[in-house]
Amino acid sequence: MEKKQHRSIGRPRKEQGAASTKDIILHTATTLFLENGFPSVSMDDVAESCNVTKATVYYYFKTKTDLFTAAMVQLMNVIKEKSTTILATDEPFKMKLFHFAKGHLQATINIDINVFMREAKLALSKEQLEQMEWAEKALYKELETALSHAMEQGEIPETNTRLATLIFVNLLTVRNSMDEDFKRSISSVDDLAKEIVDFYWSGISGGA
Amino acid sequence: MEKKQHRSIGRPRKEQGAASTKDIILHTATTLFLENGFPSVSMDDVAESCNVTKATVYYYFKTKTDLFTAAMVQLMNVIKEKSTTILATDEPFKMKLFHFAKGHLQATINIDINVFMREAKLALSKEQLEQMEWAEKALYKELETALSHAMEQGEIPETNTRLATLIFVNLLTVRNSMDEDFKRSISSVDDLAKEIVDFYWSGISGGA
Amino acid sequence: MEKKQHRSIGRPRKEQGAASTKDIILHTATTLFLENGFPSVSMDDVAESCNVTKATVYYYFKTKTDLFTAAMVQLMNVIKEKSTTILATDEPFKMKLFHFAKGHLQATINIDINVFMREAKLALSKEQLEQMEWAEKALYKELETALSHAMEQGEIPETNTRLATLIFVNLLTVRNSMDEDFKRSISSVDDLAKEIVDFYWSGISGGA
Amino acid sequence: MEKKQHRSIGRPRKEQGAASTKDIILHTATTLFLENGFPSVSMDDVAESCNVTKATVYYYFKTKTDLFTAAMVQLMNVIKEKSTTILATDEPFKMKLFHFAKGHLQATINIDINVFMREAKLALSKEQLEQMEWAEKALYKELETALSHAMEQGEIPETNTRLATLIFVNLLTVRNSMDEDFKRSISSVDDLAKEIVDFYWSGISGGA
DNA sequence: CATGAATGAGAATTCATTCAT
DNA sequence: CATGAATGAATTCTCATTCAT
Repeated sequence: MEKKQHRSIGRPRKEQGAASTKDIILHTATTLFLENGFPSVSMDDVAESCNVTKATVYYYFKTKTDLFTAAMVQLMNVIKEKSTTILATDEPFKMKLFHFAKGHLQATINIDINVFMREAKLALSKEQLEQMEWAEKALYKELETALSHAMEQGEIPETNTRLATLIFVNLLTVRNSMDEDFKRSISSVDDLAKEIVDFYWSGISGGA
Repeated sequence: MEKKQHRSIGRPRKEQGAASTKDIILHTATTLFLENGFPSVSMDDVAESCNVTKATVYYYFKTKTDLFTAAMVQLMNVIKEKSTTILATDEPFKMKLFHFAKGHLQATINIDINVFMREAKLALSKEQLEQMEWAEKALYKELETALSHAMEQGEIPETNTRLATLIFVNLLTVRNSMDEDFKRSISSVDDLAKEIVDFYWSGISGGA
Repeated sequence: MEKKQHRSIGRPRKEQGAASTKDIILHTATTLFLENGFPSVSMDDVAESCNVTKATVYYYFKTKTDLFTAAMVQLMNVIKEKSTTILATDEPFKMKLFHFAKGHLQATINIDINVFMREAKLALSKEQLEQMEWAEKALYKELETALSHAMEQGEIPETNTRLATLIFVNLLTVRNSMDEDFKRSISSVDDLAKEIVDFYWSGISGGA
Repeated sequence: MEKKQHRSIGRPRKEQGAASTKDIILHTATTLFLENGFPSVSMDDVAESCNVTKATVYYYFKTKTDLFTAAMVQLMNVIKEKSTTILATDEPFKMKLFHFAKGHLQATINIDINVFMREAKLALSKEQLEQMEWAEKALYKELETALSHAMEQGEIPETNTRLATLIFVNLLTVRNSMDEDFKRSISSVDDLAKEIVDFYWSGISGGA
C-alpha cells in the first residue's frame, strides 16, 4: 500500500536541461526491454522506474507495443548513427570493422536484436513490425554498403555482401553464448573484437 | 462454447502403442516454447495443444518453469545425441562440420538457445538454471572435443577451441537475422551449410 | 449471466459524501472474515460484496493477507477505543467490567480473535503477524492496566493481572460454545454479561 | 516430479499389530486438522502424511467432510472416555476438576472445538453437523452431569449447570490467548490447571 | 484393497488499458 | 500535463473428486 512519494500534482516546473518526460520514459523503457525482454516488462515497471504513473506512460505512448516499437526504433537509430560515423572514416576496411566491433561490444546493447523481434513479433501490429524492420535494415545497410565499397576497392574478394554482413553482425553476439567463466577469461573487449575481426577477415578472404 | 471434446474424468482406457501423456506434453511444450518463447506460452496453451486440461499438465510438471526446464533439457539431449553420431564418424573434419551444420539447420531447433536462456533466466530457479546450463555445456563439449581432436590430427591449426566452438555454433544461427526475402533467396539448406562451413573453415585456417 | 451491474472503467465520478472505496472494502472484508474465517473468504467474495472487481480490491491491498491484516488491525483498534472509553470512567471496577463485557457481547465481534490468528498464522508473513500481535496486545493491555489499577486501589485482591486479563477476555467468548437452544434460553446480553462478571468477580476475589 | 517411493502395488501383507490403513488415515487426519484447521488441510496433505495415495483416502472416506466428521467424532469420543474415567472416581469434586483440567491441558487437543465447528460449518452437510454436535454434547454432558451430582451432594452451591459447564471448558482454552513469552512463564501444566480450578472454584462458589 | 491418471471448478495475482478530474 | 481509480481478461496454480485397472 505504501506508495512512494510521488511528485506533487500539476505541471512541474521545467528545469533547464532536464530531459522531457517522454524521453525519460523512452530511455528507461529501452533499458528495461533490453534487460528483460518485451513480455517480462510491464507498463507498471516502466512507470515505476520513471517515477511517473502508468497513466503518464499511456499519455505519451498509446499502447505497450507502441512504446516498445518507439524504444527499439530509437535504439537502432542511435546504433546506426554511431556505425555511420565509424564507417565513414578513411581507415583501411579491416580497421573500420575493428572499431565497429568494439563499439558494439562495448554497448550493453549488443544483445541480439532478433531476440526482441521474435519476442515481440507476436504482439506487434503489422505497421509496428514494418517500422522496426525498416530501422533494422537501415542498420545493416550501413555495413553492407561499406562492404560493397571495400569490395570495389579490392580490399576484400568478391562475396555475397548480404550474407557477409549478417555473419559479421552475428559474430558480434557470440559473447551471449559464453558462460560466466569464459567471459571472465577474455582479457578485454579489445581482445575479443580483435579475435572476431581476425576470424572474420580470414573467413571472407577465403582462406586463400 | 467450442471447447474441444475432452476425455472424461478418471483414468483413461489404455490404448496400445499410444504415446504417454507426459511425453506428449513434453514434446508439445518444446515446440510451443521454441516457437513463441517462454513468457508467451501459457500453461493453458500447452494444455489445449495437447488436448488435455491444465490440471493434467500440472499433474506431470509441478510448475511452468519445471516444464520449461524439462523441455529444454530433453531438447538439448536430443541435439547432443545427433551431434555425437555425426562427429563420431571418420570423415575428414570439414565434412563432419558440414553434416553437423546441415543437421542443425534442418531442425527447426536452430533457434538460438541463448534466447531462451535469457527469456527464462528471470523465472527459473537456481537449480533449474543449473540443470539447463549443464545440458547446454554437454552440447557444446561434444563439438569442442571434436575440434581439439582435429587440431591434434593437424587437420586445423592451433586455436582457442572454446571460442572456435562458440563461433561455429553462433554462425549456425545466422539465418535468424535474415528477412523473409533473403531467406527465400537461399536455394537450400545444403547451400547455406556449405557457405557457413566454408566461411568458418577459412576463418579458423587463419587465411594464411 | 447474472453479474451485477459493474461501474464502467476509468475513474468514477466523485459522489459527495460517499465512503471511499478503500474503506468499503476494509469494512466488508472485516465482516466476511469474521463470519467465515480467513481461508473461506476469497478475494472474489470480497469484491462481489463490495460491488467492485477483484482488480479493484488488489488496487488497494496488494495481497489477500495484507487485506486480512489491515482488516484485523483496524478491528482491534476500534475495539480498543471502545474499551478505553469504558475503562476510563470512574465507576467502581466491577461496574466497568460489566460495561466492558456488555460491549463485547453486543458486537458481533466477540468471536474469538485467536481463532483468526490460528487460521491465518499459516498464511501471514512475519511482519503481518507482528502487526496483528502488536494490535492484539494493545487491546489486552488496556484491560490489564485497569486491573492493576483496581488492585492498587484495593478494589480486588492481589493477583496475576496478566492471567486475570486473559481469563476475563476468554470468558467473554463462552457464548461461542453454546448451542442454539441454549443461546435462546438466555434472556438478554445484559443477563449473560452479569453472569459472567459475577462469576469472574467471585473468581478473582478468591472465594474468600 | 520425484514422487516418493510408494509401497508396491497390490494388497500389502498384514503385519501383526499394524494399525489398519483406515485407522492410520483417521489419526493422521485428526492431527492435521487440529494443527491446521479444516480448510488448510488438503486431501493430498492427508494422503502424503499417511504414505498412501489420495485415491486410497477416498476409498475409505467418501468426501473430505466425511473424513473431517469422522476424525472429529472419534476425537470427541476419545476425550469423552477419558473424561468419564476421571469423573467416575470418588475423589472430592474439586479434585476431579483438577484432574479433568490437567488431562485437557496435557493433550495438544485442547484447541477450541468451536473453532473447528465454525471453520467446518460452511462445508459440512446437515447430517454431518448433527453427528458432530451430538458428539460434542455428549462430551459436555459428562461434565454437566458431574456438576449436577456435586450440587446434589452439596459440594457446590446451586447454579446453572449448563453455563457452569461451558465456563469451565472455556477456561481450559485460556492458554490459546497467551503469547509465547507468557506461555513459557508458566512453570507447568499442573500450575496452570491449579490456577484455573482455583479460580473456577471461587467463581462457582459465589465468592460468598 | 489400492493406485495412477485425469478432470473441472475455483483460487490468488498480474496486467494492459480507460477515463474523469 | 499528469494522476488516481477502476476494469476485464488472462495467468499460474490448487484441490476435491472420479474412474479404469
